[in-house]
Amino acid sequence: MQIQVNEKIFLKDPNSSELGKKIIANGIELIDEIGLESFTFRKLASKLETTESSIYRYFESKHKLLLYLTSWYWGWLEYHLVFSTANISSAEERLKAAIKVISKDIPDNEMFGYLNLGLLNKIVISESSKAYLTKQVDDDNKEGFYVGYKRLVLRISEIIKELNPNFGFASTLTSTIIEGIHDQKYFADHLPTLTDISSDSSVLTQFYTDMAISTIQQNTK
Amino acid sequence: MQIQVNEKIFLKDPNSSELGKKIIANGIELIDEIGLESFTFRKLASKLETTESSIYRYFESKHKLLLYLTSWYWGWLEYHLVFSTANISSAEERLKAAIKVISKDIPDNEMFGYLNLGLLNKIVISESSKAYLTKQVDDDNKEGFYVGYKRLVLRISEIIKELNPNFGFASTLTSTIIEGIHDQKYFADHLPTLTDISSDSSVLTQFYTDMAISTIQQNTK
DNA sequence: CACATACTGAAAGTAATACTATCGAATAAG
DNA sequence: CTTATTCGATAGTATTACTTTCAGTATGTG
Repeated sequence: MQIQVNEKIFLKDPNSSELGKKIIANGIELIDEIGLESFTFRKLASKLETTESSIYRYFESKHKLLLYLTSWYWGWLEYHLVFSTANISSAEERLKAAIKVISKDIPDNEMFGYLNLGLLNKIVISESSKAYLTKQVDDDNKEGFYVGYKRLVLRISEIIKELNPNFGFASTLTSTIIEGIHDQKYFADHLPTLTDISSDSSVLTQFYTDMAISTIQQNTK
Repeated sequence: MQIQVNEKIFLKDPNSSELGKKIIANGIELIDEIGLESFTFRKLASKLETTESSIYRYFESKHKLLLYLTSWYWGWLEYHLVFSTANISSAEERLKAAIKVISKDIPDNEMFGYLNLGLLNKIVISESSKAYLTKQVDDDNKEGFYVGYKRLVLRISEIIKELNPNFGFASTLTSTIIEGIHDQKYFADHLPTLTDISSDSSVLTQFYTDMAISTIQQNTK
C-alpha cells in the first residue's frame, strides 16, 4: 500500500531510491528537531552524509519538501478515515469515527515503513499551516498542491451533509474542526492558557464531537 | 488613547519617534505587500530611505516586529471588545457582540492614527500564527509576548462561563472561534473549497455565533 | 553659551542561506 | 560493452540577518 502525492511537488520521486527515502525519513526527524525555520538542505545533507546538490535533485526547495510531507500525511489520514468508517452505516457514528481519526495521538516512535508517523504528526501540527500561509498560495493551489487536504475535508463534509442535508456549512465546520484540533494540541503543549485541554486526546475528541453534533443539529441555514 | 505592548518586544519604543512610527506604518504595508517571508529590514529601510541599522535599533529581528504588530492588534481588539460589550447586561448578547468584533471586516483604508488597520488585520489573518509556531514559543511565552492574545481569550472565556458555569471548555471554544474566523477568511480568499463562506463577514459571524451558542448549551462536561 | 546625550545615517563586514552549475566516478540497464 | 542514470564533490552567486564603528546633527541642561 502506497500513499500518492501530486507528482509536481517533487523533481524526482523520493520513493524511487534509497537516498530519496532517507531524505524523507531524516527530513522529518530534522524538521521536528530544529523547526522549519532553522531547517536547511545543507544541514540535512550533512546528517545524511551526502551533499546539498543531491537533495536539490529531489526537491526544488524546502517549501516543496514541506508540501510533500503534509500532502503525504493528509493522504495517509484519508486512508485511515476510509478504513475506519467503511463498515459503519450511521452517519453520526461515521462522523464520530472521523473526528477520532483526526484527533488521535500518535506515539513518537510509530513507524509507517521508513517514516516516523509520530514525528510527522508533530510537524503537521506545528508547521503545516505554513504550507499555505504564503504569498504563493494561489499558484500552489492552481498546481494542485493542496488536493490531499481538500479531499479529506470533502469526505468529512459529505458525512455531515448526510447527517443533516439542510446544514449549509459542512466544509466550514470540517476545516474548523481539523485546524482546531491541531491548534488545541499545540496550545496544550506551549500556550496552555489558551485551552482547557491537557495533552490527553480523548477529551479533545469529545469536545469536537459534541461541538460538531450540536452545531449540525441546531443550524439549518 | 494608546494601545500598550509588552516593552520587552522592542529595543526602543517605536511610538517615541518619527522614525519608529514610520517603521510600524510602512512595515505593515510592506509585509502585506510582499509577505513575511520576503520581508526584510533592508527592503523596509530602502522604502523609508533610511538604513538597516537604524531599524535594528528599534527591533532585534523581524520576528520581534511581527510580535509587536500582532500584540498591538490584540490589544486594539480587546479595547474594542470592552467598548462594545460595556452596556450589555445579557451574557449571550455580550458573546454575540464579541464574535462580531472579532469577525468584522476592516476596510483596506481604515486608519488608527498613523497605522493602517485594514492591512494590519490582513497581516494578522495570514501571518499571526507564525508568531507562535516557532521553536522559540516557550521562551517567548515566558517573556510574556503573548499576553495580549491571552487576555482577549480570557475575556471572552469569562463571558462564556457566565452563560453556562458548568461548561468546562470556555478557553478551547474561544480560541477555536478566533482561529477559525481567521482561517475561514483566509480560505475564502485563497482555498475556497475548504469553506462555505464567501468574503462576506456577516455569514461568518452568524455561523460562529450559532456554533458557540449550541455548543455552550449542550455541553456541560 | 558650552556641554553632554540621544539619535540617525553611512559604511563595512560576517556567517549563513538558498540556490545553481559543472564535472567525474560509480552503477545499473539494455 | 555501451549508454543512461545517479550521486558526490567542488565552486560560485546573490541575498539574508545581523553587528560594529564612526561621524554628524539635534536637543535639552546647567
